[in-house]
Order: sequence, then C-alpha cells, then structure tokens
Amino acid sequence: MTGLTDRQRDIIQVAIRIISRKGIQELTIRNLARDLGITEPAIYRHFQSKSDILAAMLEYLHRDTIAIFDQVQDGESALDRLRDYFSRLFERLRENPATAAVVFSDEAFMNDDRLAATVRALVELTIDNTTNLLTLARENGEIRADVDEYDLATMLAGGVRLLVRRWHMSGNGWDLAAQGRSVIETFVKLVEVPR
Amino acid sequence: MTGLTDRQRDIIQVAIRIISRKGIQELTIRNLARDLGITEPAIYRHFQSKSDILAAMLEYLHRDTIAIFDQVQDGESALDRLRDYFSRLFERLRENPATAAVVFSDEAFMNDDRLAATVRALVELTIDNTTNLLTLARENGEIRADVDEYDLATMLAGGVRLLVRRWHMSGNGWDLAAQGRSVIETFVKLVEVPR
DNA sequence: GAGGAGTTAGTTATCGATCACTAACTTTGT
DNA sequence: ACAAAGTTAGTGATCGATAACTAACTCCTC
Repeated sequence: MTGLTDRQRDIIQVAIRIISRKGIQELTIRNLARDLGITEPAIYRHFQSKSDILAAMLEYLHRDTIAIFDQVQDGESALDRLRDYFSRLFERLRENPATAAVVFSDEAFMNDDRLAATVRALVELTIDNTTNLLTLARENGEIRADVDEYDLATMLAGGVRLLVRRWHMSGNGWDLAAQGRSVIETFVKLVEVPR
Repeated sequence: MTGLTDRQRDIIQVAIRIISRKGIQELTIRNLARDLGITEPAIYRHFQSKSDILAAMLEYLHRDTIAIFDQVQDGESALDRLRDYFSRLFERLRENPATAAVVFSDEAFMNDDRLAATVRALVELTIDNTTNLLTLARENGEIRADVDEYDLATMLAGGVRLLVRRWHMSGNGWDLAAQGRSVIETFVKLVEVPR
C-alpha cells in the first residue's frame, strides 16, 4: 500500500534514528550502511539516491501524521477532538522520539526543491489540522468568537512545536505528554466560552 | 567592546547572509571567501577555524538580542513592554532578515558542543524575556492569574517563532510586523484582565 | 525433476568533487 | 623595515555515487 519494500522501510527507520540521535549532518550513506550492517553500494539496490531516501522518509512521516488525525474520534466536541489530536501526537513522539528530530531539520532540505516542499507540507499539516478544529469549535460556539482563529492556531501549533523542540533538545529527558497537556489546557482555558 | 575587528565583522555578516539565502549547508569556507572577494586561506588570518566563525556569529546575535530587550521602555505597563519587545524583534528581522535563518539552523550546530550550547541559550533568551514580562504583568494584575505563565510564554514565543519561520520560508514575502502584531494582540486579548 | 536464465542483494575497489585547513611566498600600508 | 593581509598550491578526509563481480534464490522449459 505504501509502495515500499521491507528493506526500504528498514533503511528509512535507521535513517530516522540517525537524524534523531546525531542530527541530519550525520546521515551519510556511509553511516547509514554501517548501522544497517551492509556496505554503501548495497543501499543503492533499494534507493536510487540519497535524496530518494529522504523523500521516502518524509512521505512516511506525512502519511503517519495524516493517519493520526484520521484516528481522532468524531463524536466529541471540537475542543475534545483537539485534545485528542495533540494527545495522539505526543503519544507517537513518546513511542518514536526520532520523528521529532526530522521535523526540526527543515534547513537541511533547502537545497533540494522537492524535499523542501515536502517538509514544508508536513509542517503545514499540523497547523491546518489545528486551524480546522478551531474553526469547527467556533462554529459550535465552544470558543470565543472575538479573536482570529488563524492567530490561535499559530500560537497553539507554535507553542507545541517549541515544547517538542525543547523536549528533543533535552534528550527527551522529561514527560512531553504531561507538559503538552498543560499547554493545551492553558490554551483551552483562554479560548473556551464558559457554558 | 565586542572584541572583533572590522574584517571579522565583515566575515560574520557575509556568513549570516549565506545562511539566510542558501541555508547553513552552503556556508563553506569556499563560498564565504568567494562572497568576501578573497581566497580561502585569507579567512584563516581572521579566524582560527570555521567553528570560531560560527561561535562569533552566534555571540553577535546573542548580544544583539540582549540589546533589543534592554531598549524596551521601562515606564510602560508590562503588556506594553511586551508589545514593544516583539515589535523591536520584528523590526530587526525586517532590517536584517538574515538573522531569522540562523536561529532555525539549530540542528546544524549539534555536532559542536560549544555551538549547540550557544544556540540553545539564544533560543531560551527570547522565552526567558517573555516569561519575565508575563510574570511582571501578573504581578501588576494586568493579566488573568488562573493560567500558568510558563505555558503562556511557550505559546507566545512559540507562536512568534512559527510565524517567523513561515515568513522566512516564504522568502520574506509578506509583512512580518503586521502579522506579528496581530498574533500579539490576539494573545493580549486572551490574557488581559478587563479594566 | 534437472538445469539453464534471470533476479535480488550483497561484495570490493574506486571515482571525481568537495570539505576544512596549512605551508610558503608576496603584496601592501604605515 | 616590519607586520598584517593577501596569494598560490597543496594536504588528508570524507562525500555521494558507480563499475564489476558474486552468492543465493526463483522461475521456466524440456
């Protein structure tokens, strides 16, 4: 369904792990081959170029993020769905902290137009999802209507991004989900219309 | 006072410009020399290593950010000082858009412990400044007291960071100060205690 | 079911390009 | 005349990528 072989998936996972632990500068074909336990040319049996590996990696993360949004329950209130969405994002990061690092390696993809566009789309996805839920919340009358919802989405998504960045920089040394929940609840408290 | 020669300042400015336009991957001694109009070894007359150039660049940005915070007027209310602070940050970015790019190249400094610590401190600086102003605002009774101010600082600083990132990614194609003001005012509207 | 043909996934060895950096020499300004 | 700031010419290391080859497995034909 994803169009990837098992071996291609292996390579992507190892690539993500390298980026997570050592930064994207350390993601070389050499290091990738070493961690996979094969030689460098063998990698080219599975991907035509390093750029293709990165593209597949970004596409994988993109699909994964879409899947998370799709899992968010339908019946709840928009604010509950917002809580659910970020809770699931935090859960994924806890299970696979490596994914966080990739999203903060934007700059590394600037050279390659295709990769730059993909990583940009990946970042925008979370913002768009947030904006959509906030629009729904306003339509439902769950949040105050006297503030721009795009500004709200910017603050919420930006705040969570900053939190994840600091968590990643700290070596994942604290409970992201707990801190994240605190930020989300603070946000909800600010925008919620008392019922 | 800064301990830098004129030539060292030239080099830092050109380095910042390269990072801004092409990303940190393109910041090589070769490209730096070419843009400066001299040969590569000449650079080593002014800095002992590439790492030293990056360290000096980060230190320069750090001093600059501190200077901006110090310029914020004293007499106003804490919320007005907050507005003033971010307004000055946006103004600096408008005058020198290159500085934005550097702060988003965190990952590039991960290899070098000294650089990593410096860039981390640079990012924390804005958050700390924001937190301090929010603490003051609460003490003055300007903002509601039922929300965690560290969460507030995370959302505000994170939101602004995200905004700046998108502005940079768009090739500085729109008015950052105007969009930034909108985010700040939305934030103020959320936290302000009606008087 | 035996045996060639083709495929898959690896190997060793090597390529040209580029990286940060250096030694030795020359030019320039005071 | 001397020091600062430039030059030419080169270093070893590492980058992504390729050529040539091989072991192991599958598939097709008779």
